[in-house]
Amino acid sequence: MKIATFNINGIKARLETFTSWLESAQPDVVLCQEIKSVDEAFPRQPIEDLGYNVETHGQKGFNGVAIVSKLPLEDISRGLPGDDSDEQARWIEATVVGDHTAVRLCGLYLPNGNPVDFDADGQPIRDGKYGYKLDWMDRLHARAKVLMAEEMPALMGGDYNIIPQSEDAANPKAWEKDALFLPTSRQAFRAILNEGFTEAFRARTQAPGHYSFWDYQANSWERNNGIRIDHFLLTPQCADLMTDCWIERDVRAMTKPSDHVPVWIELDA
DNA sequence: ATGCCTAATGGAATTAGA
Repeated sequence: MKIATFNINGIKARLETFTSWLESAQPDVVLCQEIKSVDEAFPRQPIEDLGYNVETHGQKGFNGVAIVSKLPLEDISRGLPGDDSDEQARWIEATVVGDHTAVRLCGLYLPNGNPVDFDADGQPIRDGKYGYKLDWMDRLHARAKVLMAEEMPALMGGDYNIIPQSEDAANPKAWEKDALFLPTSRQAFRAILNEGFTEAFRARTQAPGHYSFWDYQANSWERNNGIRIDHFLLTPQCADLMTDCWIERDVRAMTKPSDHVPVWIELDA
């Protein structure tokens, strides 16, 4: 079972890029982020015509997540638990059944968190957009603990907006005061990992220089000024099924590309 | 230090991304 996570940066602007990628790459499942569309406006038909089921959790203008799958999607759940007042569409779950076992799939678009305000001691202040990011990560942690306790194959994949280590940025110095790389952000990410999750890509290699995002600005792609912020976290039961994990770098060179590329895992499920 | 570029909204300039 080949599963990809892909921040597509607007499904309506990216439809041709996305469908041509689907046709050639043939993923079994795609966790999509930043669909930037309400559910009713999501262009389901051209994707369904390629043999995929579509489940969306959209909102107007920004954010929005979806799951696109050749396999039937069961027990759909929309929205990250823990705050009924949160109106941002950043979380969707579904179960797929493979040849051997069922896998619970969680697709997520973690808040960016910039800009960050700092106090007189240079410490980040937990308010505004950065406060929302950390609060959202606390809720993610809570959901992750429940998944872990269920002792089933499950994964959380998506745009985490977290640069886990210096090795995950071409120019880590430039990100020191950024919500994606602040120690408090990385600590919150590690706290989730430390529940017992496997970060799929780092289970394959410790090598630096592997990125999943290159800014549209300042010729970042041409200069390979990238960061690795799209991740898969696996429960132990899911990690046992993993046969491979890789980043499909070349997608960034397609016509009208997203600023992110797909990250893949293969499961013997 | 800031903007660079792109998408959505709404029908121009602003918000948001990272």
